[in-house]
Amino acid sequence: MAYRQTALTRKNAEDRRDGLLRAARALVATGGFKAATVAAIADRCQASVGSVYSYFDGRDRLLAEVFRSAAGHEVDVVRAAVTGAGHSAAERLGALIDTFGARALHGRRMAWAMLFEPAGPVIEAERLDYRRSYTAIGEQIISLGLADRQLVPQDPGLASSAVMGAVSEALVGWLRPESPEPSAEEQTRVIDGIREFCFRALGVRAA
Amino acid sequence: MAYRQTALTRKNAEDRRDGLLRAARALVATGGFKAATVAAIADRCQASVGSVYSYFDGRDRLLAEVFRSAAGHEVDVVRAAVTGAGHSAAERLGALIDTFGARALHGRRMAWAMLFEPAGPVIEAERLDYRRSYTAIGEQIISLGLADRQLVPQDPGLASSAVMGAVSEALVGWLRPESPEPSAEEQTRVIDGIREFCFRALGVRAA
DNA sequence: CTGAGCACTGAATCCGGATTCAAAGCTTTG
DNA sequence: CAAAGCTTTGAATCCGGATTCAGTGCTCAG
Repeated sequence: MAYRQTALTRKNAEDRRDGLLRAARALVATGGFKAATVAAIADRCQASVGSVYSYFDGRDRLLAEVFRSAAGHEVDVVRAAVTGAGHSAAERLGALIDTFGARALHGRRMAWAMLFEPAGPVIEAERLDYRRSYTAIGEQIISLGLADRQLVPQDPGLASSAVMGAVSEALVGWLRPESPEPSAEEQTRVIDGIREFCFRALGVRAA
Repeated sequence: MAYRQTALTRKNAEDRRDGLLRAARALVATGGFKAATVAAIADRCQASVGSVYSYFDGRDRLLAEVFRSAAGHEVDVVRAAVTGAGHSAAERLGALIDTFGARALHGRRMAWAMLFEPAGPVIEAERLDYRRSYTAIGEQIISLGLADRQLVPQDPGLASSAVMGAVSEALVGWLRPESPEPSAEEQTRVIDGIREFCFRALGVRAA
């Protein structure tokens, strides 16, 4: 079952690699990086521990790839939401916060893993990039908003970091694995609250 | 040199325990929790690895104690600053942010370890408490400020978390071990920026 | 002076994974 | 059908610390 003609072998190899990535991703989404041991990943594909190493340069690389692709996707979605959200700084920042917040609250465990779970240096480096992507989006929105005085004068870099921090910290209580799933009302209350907090902080004119 | 009369033995034991705590603390302040291995801690006291275990229930407990005492002290200092800072919400919040920020930027490595360094579950639990202490202080200030309309209506718990997040995230860039020491001007610029951000967010009336 | 009682010592051991690699399974080619 | 060339396998090995504990040193009461 595992071996086809050589013509198909390449495809097969890609499938297998992909399967490992998906397995790892599923494990992370379920139990965080901690749960994605090489053995667990292999198991989930009916593969052997050793074979993992013929597709990846070790666990860290594999998980980094999982992180990267998940992060890339998240950032893309948020960026799309921002782009499709009208031209005022308020609309764009609102889209950023709402989209980010709502998605985090839906894939709670995954979001927690990506944003907060203690992990080794390799993941930590990916995480830094990931957070920076959001900060960069925010910074751009703020800079533009500053240009035509939609916002109160301020350092856009600092403000964007602070926004990201405010959003993360307000969410983390709900994302922690041991905390209970928030009800729909709670979710909107939190996100609305954060949005308003950030709008005030940035001095968004008009509502 | 290590053994006195029994009358003094108790004191001696306390000294030794204390020495280990101090050694651990120094190591954390220098290289983070990661650097505070049992061997390193013991070394620094001319003690043996084994002896550590006659004073503590294992590394985690020892480090948790280090964390707790450092955290307790930090929180005390901040609380004192807040208390001694006049009665307006603005003054108090300003004191909270300034004190916390300035202290973090001075003991950068220690602050980073306590606020951000990835670590095991025991430290993580302590950290949660630590952060909550600050959030509680902030929440109290905000609640009071809300009562006599010094602040815009908002959920004080959420707002306080968001403030803590904004402050942390704005600082973390400067706290990371690999980032360079910020100049005095940079320090005040960051802290001033954060304070203003938070004041706006909370809707502090008057400046 | 002696041995009972503590505290100290650090080499040996344990632990939880990650990583390796010789052996074994398929497939294709000649 | 046999050999060559791949992938796969998973038990053995490695790794970085934490933890243990039999042996040793010191003090003091008797």
